[in-house]
Amino acid sequence: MRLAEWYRTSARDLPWRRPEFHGEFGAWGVLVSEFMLQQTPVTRVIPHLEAWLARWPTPTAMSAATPAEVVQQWANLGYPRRALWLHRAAVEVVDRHGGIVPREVDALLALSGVGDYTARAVAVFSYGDRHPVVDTNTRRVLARAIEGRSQPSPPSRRDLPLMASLLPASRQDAAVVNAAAMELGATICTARAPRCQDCPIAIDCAWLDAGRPDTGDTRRRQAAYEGSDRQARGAVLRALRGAPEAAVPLELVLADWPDATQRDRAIDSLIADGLAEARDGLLALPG
DNA sequence: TAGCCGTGGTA
DNA sequence: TTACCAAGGCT
Repeated sequence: MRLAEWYRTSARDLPWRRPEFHGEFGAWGVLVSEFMLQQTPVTRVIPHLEAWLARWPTPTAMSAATPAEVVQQWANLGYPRRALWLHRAAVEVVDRHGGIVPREVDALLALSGVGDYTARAVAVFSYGDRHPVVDTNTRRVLARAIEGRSQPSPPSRRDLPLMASLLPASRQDAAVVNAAAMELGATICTARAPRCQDCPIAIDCAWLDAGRPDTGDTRRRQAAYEGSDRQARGAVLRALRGAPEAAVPLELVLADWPDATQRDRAIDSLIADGLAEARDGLLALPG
């Protein structure tokens, strides 16, 4: 099919698509990359991924690290609880699977921080099995090409069966179609300015055929970041990461933050999440 | 289940 | 400048 052919000639050369990456890090490398790629752009992930795998090349190596070390190494990738979940998942892989990232979707889904997308991405892109992999790019491609909508609906239980119905029979071809749908959404069928003139499936696209109508947008909007608790939490963690011994006297944490109530709420919630801990009058990354 | 959770690039 | 957007998942 045209989509698969396009992928084979036009896909970006990304680290986790290289055979030597799979040879060196196996499913662990794919799992780490997928954690980092959750809501974080490819270009920001690549250098962090390489540093992470150089330090912790296996689940067993990762499982021996402390939470403070993983949060520090996560640096400014954002959503730092992903670092804790990845660490927890590594421990679970060691405890439950002998240090080998499992192949079965159900076993993958049982790991911390692994949901429908990440579980199937590992099973398909590392182990080569046949499952539908649906991310935000794929949902947008399907919404346009099949439903004729300008933007996808929020994630739905129907997404997986729909993608499954489009996969070719062979495992290898199915994996390529999964990857190609994501790649098309990431590079051609983008959210803002889709390049339909370069699209390999333009002739089959319901949305293009209808004249690219604006069908409205039912996606959930992201809450404002400026002035949010998220911003305060981010500022606290940045201060801890940058401090000697990753610890700051409690009364000096965000001492000049404009909203003291919000600052204290941020500190308390970070402690509750296991991303910080208070000891001896200090706030520190979790030991 | 709808809200919440970081960070930085882009238009 | 403000708002959108980015290989999601948890509660």
